[in-house]
Amino acid sequence: MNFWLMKSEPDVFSIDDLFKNKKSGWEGVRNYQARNFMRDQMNLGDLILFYHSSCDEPGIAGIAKVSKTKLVDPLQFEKSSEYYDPKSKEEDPRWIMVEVEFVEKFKNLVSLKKIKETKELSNMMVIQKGSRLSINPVDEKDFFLIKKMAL
DNA sequence: GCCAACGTTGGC
DNA sequence: GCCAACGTTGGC
Repeated sequence: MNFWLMKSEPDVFSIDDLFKNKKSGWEGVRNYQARNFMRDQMNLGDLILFYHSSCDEPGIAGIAKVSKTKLVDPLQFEKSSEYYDPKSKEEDPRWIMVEVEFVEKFKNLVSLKKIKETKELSNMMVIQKGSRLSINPVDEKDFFLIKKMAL
C-alpha cells in the first residue's frame, strides 16, 4: 500500500464536498508527473492526505482513499471545460485519474505552518522549496504522524 | 496582488 | 535540441 498527499483548492472542492459526495473522480490534473503517479502507482485502498491549498489556512484537512484506479478523465474531451485538451484522443486518452472516497475529516486541520515546524516532517515533499506538484507520495510514518497531530 | 519556482510551448 | 517567452501554482 502507498500513501499520498493530494492538493485541492477548498473553494473548488473541499473535504466537506467529498464528505457530501462520498466519492469523486480526481478530475483536472494536467501535469504529467502528477498523472503518472495516478496512472502508474496508485492502488486500490491507498490512503490520501487531503490538502487544502490557496486558501486562508493551507494544510491537511482529512483523509481519503483510492476507490477506483486508471479512469479516463472525462473533462479532457469536453470542449466547454477549462480542462479540455484538444490534443488528447478518445482512442488514446492522455489524462488518467483515480476516484477517491471520503474516509475522515480531521477535527483539527494540520496546517502547513505546523508541518513546517515539525522536525520529523522536514522531508515531506509538500514543504520543499519550489515544490508545486499537486500529488506527492508520502512516507507511511509521516502519514500516521500527521493523523496523530490532528487529534 | 506579488513573485519565485517550475512546466510548457514554439520558433529556430 | 536549445532556450526565451509565457503560463501556472500557491504561499505570503
